[in-house]
Amino acid sequence: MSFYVTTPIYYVNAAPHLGHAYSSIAADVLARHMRQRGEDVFFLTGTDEHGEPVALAAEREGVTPQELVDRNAPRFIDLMPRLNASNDFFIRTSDPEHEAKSQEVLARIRDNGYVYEGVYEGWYCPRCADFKTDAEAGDDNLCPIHMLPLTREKEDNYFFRLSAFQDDLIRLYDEQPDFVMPRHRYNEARSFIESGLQDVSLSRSTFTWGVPVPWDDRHVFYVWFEALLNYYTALSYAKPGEDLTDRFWPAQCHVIGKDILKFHTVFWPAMLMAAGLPLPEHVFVHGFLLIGKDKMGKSAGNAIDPFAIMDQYGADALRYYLMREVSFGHDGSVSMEGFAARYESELANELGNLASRTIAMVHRYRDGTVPDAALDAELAAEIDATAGEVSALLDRVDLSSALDAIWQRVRRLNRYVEEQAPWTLAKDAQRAGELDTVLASLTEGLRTIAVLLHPWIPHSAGTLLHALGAPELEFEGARMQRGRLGAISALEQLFPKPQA
RNA sequence: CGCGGGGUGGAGCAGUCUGGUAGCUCGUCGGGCUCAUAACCCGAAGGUCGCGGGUUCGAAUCCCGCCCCCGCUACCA
Repeated sequence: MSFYVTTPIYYVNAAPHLGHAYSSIAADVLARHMRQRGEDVFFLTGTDEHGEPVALAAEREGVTPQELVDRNAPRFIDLMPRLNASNDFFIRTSDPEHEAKSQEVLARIRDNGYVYEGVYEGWYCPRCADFKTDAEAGDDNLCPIHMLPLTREKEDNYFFRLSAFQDDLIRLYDEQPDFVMPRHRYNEARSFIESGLQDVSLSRSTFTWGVPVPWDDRHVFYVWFEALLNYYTALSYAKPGEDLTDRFWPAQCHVIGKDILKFHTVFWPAMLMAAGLPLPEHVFVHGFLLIGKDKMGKSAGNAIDPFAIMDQYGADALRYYLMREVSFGHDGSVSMEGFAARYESELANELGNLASRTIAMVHRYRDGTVPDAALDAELAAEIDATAGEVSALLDRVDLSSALDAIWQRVRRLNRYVEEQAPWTLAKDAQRAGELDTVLASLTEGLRTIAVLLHPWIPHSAGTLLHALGAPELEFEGARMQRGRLGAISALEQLFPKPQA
């Protein structure tokens, strides 16, 4: 089975921040997990590079828009390996292939009768160089930003007949209740559709930084329509010499943030319907990371800097923290204090120390070789149940519950050590067999957990598996098996604590 | 105004769809252990699950009303 997962494409105007890291990490967890299960995975991310904000920023800086995006895109491209994200391709919407392919699809939408020429009329602020909604204009018709009088302006536009898809969208939501996840986002999107859809303008003629409208070169496409198509166009040229579209389209899962819900759950399926293309299976909408109670952003600054965390603690620590701290699909608060607490108590003390004590005992009591002994059946039953839970939860994109299910087993193994007290068994030669069972069960349990943790903390899981002499990541290997391990090597501290 | 979300022991959260002894982490208090990154484990205290009605043998969970907080209300990406 193929599994195609995407992140949003990130707008190049801003610098990469925690929110970008969050989306990318979540998608990467899914991609890595599905690869473990042997699925044919394609993981896409990229940058959104067109539109007026880029054009204006370039103008301010005295460079061309292309020069501006060429300068900024690498910051996002470089973010991925920093996060240890395993994307298979990085699309830039200024790629000529994307431009050509998106023109092709949009022309088909027009050929199918869903585009018409019209006039967009609205309140315009000359300072913003932008239209305002009626709500923004208010009763006094002042720009809410500049407090200047707005003028009534008209602009010739092409329109997309979004209103024609209201019934089809409702049918989609009826027939595919997990098209939008989680449920509360489904409700939100659905009620938006039910409240009535208006046609939307599809093109702009007041600036030129965009994909030209192929049937009218005075216009460029409104960015969103062309940008959404990235998920589809990328497949046609991501792999030189091979078109992956048939292999991976439609996508299984678009991971997005709640700020772009409407575009992905309403505009996007309508566009695909208009173009006669199959629809993605799921759009998963995650929440916002909050700094304290405030929305993350300019005012709050980067109170939690993903780059600083990765510099000091590594990408795994950031990945783990973000996936662990915030229930996936909801908003949640993050902070340096919270990060430090989880890093120390969970990564260092619970997991890191579990690995240390386990491996140390094998060296101390059995010269570094895991005994080929029967496994503790009760423990094995508990550990072996994890893989099924994890895959079922990840099928529902419940990243938080899946990680929690694994973490319960980390704690279970620490409890097992206390229950069995191998240091007591070691003092009694009569009980050597029991000690063999305990050590074999512990190391094999640890290996299983490491395989399961790979999507979240790929680097650390790999380090641990190598120390155990069993680097295989296959999901089928995520159950305990006698005699799998032999000689094991020493283990560096997986999660060293910072100097006090 | 409309729509969506939230209100659960000191803090942060899960559980609400598919009613059935209120759960997790942190913190506090007490105890155990010594393999380990001064790590680990056990126990205890602490909640009328926002408020008021209703349905039910039984409601955090379903229904109605109300209060408070947040977001969205469409062409900025």
